[in-house]
Amino acid sequence: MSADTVKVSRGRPKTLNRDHIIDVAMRAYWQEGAAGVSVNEICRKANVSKPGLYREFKNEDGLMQAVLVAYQNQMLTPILQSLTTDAPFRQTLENLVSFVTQVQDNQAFPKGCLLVKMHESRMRVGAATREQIDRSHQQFLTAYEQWIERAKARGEFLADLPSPFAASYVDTQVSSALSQIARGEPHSNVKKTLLLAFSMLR
Amino acid sequence: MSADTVKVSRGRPKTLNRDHIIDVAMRAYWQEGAAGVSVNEICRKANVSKPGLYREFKNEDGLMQAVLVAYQNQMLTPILQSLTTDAPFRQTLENLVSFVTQVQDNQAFPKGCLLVKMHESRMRVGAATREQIDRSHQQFLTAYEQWIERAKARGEFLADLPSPFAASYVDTQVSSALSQIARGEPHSNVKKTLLLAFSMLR
DNA sequence: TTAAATAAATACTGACCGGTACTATATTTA
DNA sequence: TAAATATAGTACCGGTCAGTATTTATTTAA
Repeated sequence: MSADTVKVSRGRPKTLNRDHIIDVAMRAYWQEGAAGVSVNEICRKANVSKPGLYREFKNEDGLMQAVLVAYQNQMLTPILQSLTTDAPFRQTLENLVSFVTQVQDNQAFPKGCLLVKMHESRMRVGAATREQIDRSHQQFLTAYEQWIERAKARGEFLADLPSPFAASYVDTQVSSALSQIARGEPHSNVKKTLLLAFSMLR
Repeated sequence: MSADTVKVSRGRPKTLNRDHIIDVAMRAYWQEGAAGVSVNEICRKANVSKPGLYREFKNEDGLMQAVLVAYQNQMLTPILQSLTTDAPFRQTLENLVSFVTQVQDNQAFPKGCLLVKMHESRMRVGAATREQIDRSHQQFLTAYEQWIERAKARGEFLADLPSPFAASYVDTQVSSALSQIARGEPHSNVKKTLLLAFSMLR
């Protein structure tokens, strides 16, 4: 297998740091919203020339998509996995609530969720980015639904709701909470709101 | 009284139609989001010169604020008033849900709510606009709270929730629903979500 | 040593942005 | 009729945008 192409490439060696650019762009989009950040700004912040960035990502849409894929891998996959455990339903639900309302205490990350912000501005991004948004969103809906299905099978979810609708409801509430947090509302209030909105799910 | 200043103004008579500009701008902001519409576009759509618009509204911030004031008067005041009736709590609540999920069937208006959209992009508008957003939002919180207080006094609201928090919860759910509608989600789904979120308020 | 290949960055394009200097036009008052 | 006053709109300002043509630098292969 050619798993290791042992660096027999011709031409001038690449010095552009793709991961660094993605990291810089992710923080900028996450903080300011995708629509509020220009390619020029990202080039300045990442200390990379504009043609360099365009060579690597093709265009702004390609950069946004790459950022979203990285965000999915770095930030979302762990949450999706936490929905596949067989812990009691209410415990996983409380973990979800705590996660949503506590992640932002970590000053290392911007407030809120990049995916939620991008989903809100779905109509103002390029096609590739929009498709990536929809893929990531669909993964959450599916994960919520399977999680609820398993809880029903264990008799821990008695509310008379179709699983797809219950999943959509959870998604709506979590997204709304993450929007509030991004807007700077107090965590305690957001948490109380989420707990009330989930109070009938048992 | 000088209620009719009988047009004794000097200088060239004004032909600029302030209300028309506000109307055009309102539809544009409402449809595309305030951040997605330029002053240039509004001038073109309203068929007004740019210096004319700037003379009337001072700057972009002034135009947005004027639009929001007009939106409040035309679209929001009726809803606020419907919260001051002494109809049964659940009936007013159902009216609210129906209003949120049906207004957009009217093809005469863009989907969703201009105030909700502007509140979401609160950090990307000028100071005057932001203050107007906050004023309008506060009016809703106060109206919800007094509505709930009156329902409690009549024994129609038994849930053990402080009125300010219950008001905030209603506001959050209504705003979330209007965001979903603006994004094009099916009304039936949004309505079911709202009804479930409000199911414990009685 | 030279040609081919690859990547680097400077400096540009045309479009659009928010905002305004300036001048032309229409009215009232003296 | 002339001055004063107020509004109209053209044509511009400096700046930023997404994207690229072009040239220079660095490597491998012949």
